[in-house]
Amino acid sequence: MPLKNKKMSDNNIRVRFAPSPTGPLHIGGVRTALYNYLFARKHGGKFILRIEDTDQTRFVPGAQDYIIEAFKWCGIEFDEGVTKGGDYGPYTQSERKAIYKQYAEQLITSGHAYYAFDTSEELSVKRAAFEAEKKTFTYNASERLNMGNSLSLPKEEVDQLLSNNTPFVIRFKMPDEERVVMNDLIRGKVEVNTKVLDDKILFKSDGMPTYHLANIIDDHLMEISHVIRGEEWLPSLPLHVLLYRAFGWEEPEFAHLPLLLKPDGNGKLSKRDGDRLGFPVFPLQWKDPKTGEISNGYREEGYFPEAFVNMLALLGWNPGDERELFSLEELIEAFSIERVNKSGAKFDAEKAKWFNHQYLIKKSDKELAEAFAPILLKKGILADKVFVVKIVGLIKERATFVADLWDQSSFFFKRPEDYDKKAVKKRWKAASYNQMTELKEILLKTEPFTSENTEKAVKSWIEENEYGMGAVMNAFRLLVVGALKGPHLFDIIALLGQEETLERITLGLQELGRKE
RNA sequence: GGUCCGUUCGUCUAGUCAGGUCAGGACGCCAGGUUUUCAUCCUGGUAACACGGGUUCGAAUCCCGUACGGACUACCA
Repeated sequence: MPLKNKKMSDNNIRVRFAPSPTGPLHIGGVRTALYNYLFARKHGGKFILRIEDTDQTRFVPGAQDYIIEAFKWCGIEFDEGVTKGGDYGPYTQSERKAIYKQYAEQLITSGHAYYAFDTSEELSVKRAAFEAEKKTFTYNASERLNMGNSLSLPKEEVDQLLSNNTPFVIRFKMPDEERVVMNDLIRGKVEVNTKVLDDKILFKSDGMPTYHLANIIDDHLMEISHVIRGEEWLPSLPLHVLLYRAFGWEEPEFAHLPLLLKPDGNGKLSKRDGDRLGFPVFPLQWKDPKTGEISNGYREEGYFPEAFVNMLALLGWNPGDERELFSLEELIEAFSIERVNKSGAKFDAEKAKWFNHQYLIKKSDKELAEAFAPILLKKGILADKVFVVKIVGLIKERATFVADLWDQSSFFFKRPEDYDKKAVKKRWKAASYNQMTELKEILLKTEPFTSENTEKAVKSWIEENEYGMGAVMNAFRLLVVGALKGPHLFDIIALLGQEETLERITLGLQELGRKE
């Protein structure tokens, strides 16, 4: 088992989710956060939210609030972080700016990093030149001496450049040829030779650190024990490990999560896939502040947060037995990082709906009726609460979303405005008019007007007269519902009441008339 | 191109670490049943170890190779 590190056994489990506020959080990000959260809770540790906004050019207003609101909706709680506080703050990297500079300089002093003065333009010219010769330019031991930096330039010139306030970056001095052996909790041993790695920029000319530097420093300072993040970070792992070693810091455990893939074809799930295939890619609706473009969210689509979280948790992880329905508490109990899959998972919108259906039918009739109330109100329907609760109980098995409740129950609230044409053709026969007229008399005499009583009375009347059960019941349903659908008919009329049922039959008789 | 990661039914996956039941479950799909209708529900069915070598009495499982897929390859995270 890879999880034998002492950090697993003590109470110092600290994990973080560190998004950058560049837009809405997509469901892959939510899942990463969820796994971090489950891991922290499982081990009695802390879960931290840190905002990585070192790229000032990509800042999007509202993104941070969106992220926080999304987690609130999901029921994922942070112990420390932005808006929450804690002993390791500040939790926004732009507010930690001063911290990074000194560590970058420390690396220069220790010989693990150096100043570089190459401009972006010079760099792209260099890359283009290499490419023209079918070679790959790598800014590392092989080429760094041919570039403009404090390793290649005379000391006096470097000092001159620095005192002139010439823009510079700080680069990591990647060891020439060294095997770096790393461990990943999900994938096991990963090995790479530093000769294929480059001297990554740690500190940008705008005075901000890059992700690589900031994340190492913050994880160390915040005493993060386990870094659980997306697989897209795996190629950067050697750099990060080397950085810990350069600082002389103990490195955390790492776990790189498999990607969420698009449902059709291959590749990482993206915003576009949602638009294209018609399912949300984001937890909450998002309106782009620049373009005004709206992206759909699970919340707005009608998903229950419990269903959403459950569905997400099972995408890349499973408990090892055949359970599929988990509350957040049960997920915490069952979760283990070793049971996270290695390979990417294609998102399945159909299964997502199935999860929501499961949660919907599990909810009490009362709770569903309350969720249904605003929809009824919007339709201009004022209905008795008890009445709605009973209706919901009859139809909830047929619904995936709360909004479906209306399609399944509108006939309870409104008399048929028209009668399904196909149904009329199939079920409104020559005998129907007289039979329904007789039926009215039977129902008029049935007291009390319960489902059981009416069913008994109607069925024995049918038998006595040797009418066909199917013929009578379908015509009856047609008059009451307006179509051949819906739950047990006697349950429907019991809820509708005697008066309303008789009225609907009368109106239906008028409307459909005698055939022939 | 280079580096790294991955590969079991259409999809999510169990089984792989400690080789040995007709490769199990769920979603979807199909069929049958129940029913006054539709939906649900119940029962059954469909369908997979990427390929090629090797090790072994025996390989989905261990080893090597190939193919395919993905991620990364910015003064973005």
